[in-house]
Amino acid sequence: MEVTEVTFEERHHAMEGDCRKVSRILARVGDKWTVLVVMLLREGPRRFNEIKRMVGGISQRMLTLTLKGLERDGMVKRTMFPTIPPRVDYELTDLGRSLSEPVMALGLWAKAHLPEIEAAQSAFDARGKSD
Amino acid sequence: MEVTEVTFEERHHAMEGDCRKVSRILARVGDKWTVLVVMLLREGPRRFNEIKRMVGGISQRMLTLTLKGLERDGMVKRTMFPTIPPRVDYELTDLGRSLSEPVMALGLWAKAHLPEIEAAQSAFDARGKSD
DNA sequence: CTGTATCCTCGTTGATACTG
DNA sequence: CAGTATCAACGAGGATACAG
Repeated sequence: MEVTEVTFEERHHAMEGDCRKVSRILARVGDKWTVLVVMLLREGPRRFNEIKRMVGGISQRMLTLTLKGLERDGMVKRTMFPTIPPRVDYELTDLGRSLSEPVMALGLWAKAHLPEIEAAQSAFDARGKSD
Repeated sequence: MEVTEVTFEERHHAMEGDCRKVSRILARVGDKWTVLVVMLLREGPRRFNEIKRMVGGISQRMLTLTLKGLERDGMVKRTMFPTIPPRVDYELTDLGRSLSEPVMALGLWAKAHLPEIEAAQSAFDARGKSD
């Protein structure tokens, strides 16, 4: 063949389909509550209001949506006990636990580099003011 | 209160300060364009419109905001050449390259588990319809 | 207790036009 | 080329009330 060199554009184009999908997953990881809930559930199964209290600041609506999203993605298993009053347990699936590993790694990175980042932000903001 | 046992709530409360900050960083990772730009810049320095073309679908405004955010966080270094027409290069800093590692890991996880996730979604959606 | 339904607000995004 | 400014549209998220 003529051109054996693979350019970035070509490789990027080849990955584009996956990239979009991967981006969607990353978006879920980045949303306001999902990670907090997943990290919480690493400790073990929890009930709805238990999670709500532990997260703190999340509305009923948002917790419902977050959990439903996680359940749909196969990250969380929902178990309902038809008692009065009703009781629902949420727990991580194997997939969810598996996800929590790289997420944890990212979290640890963020925590470790927090000082660097905040320093960079301060420097940037200070530079902006003096200009 | 009387109880001396250290509950999850208390441990969680102790970490809350960091958690919020870490969440903010995770949110940046999860936003629509940041990851794509960072992954692109792993290849080397790029110019503004070069990035714009390669990402594809991003507006001028959003690219500006994304790059400025990354610069503020110390992930990206901006170099301006005062030529006519002006030329600006963006490249990852060591911090940015460092970030790209756990992000890459997460991306690979997402890619590897895409089938599982999509299967879970289909199953969930199908179950919803039949009810 | 565990949700669902509704409304409303605010921030994010995108399109467009303009500047150095 | 590399942005900034402005405006319009949209969606995420919270508050509240209600249901099973």
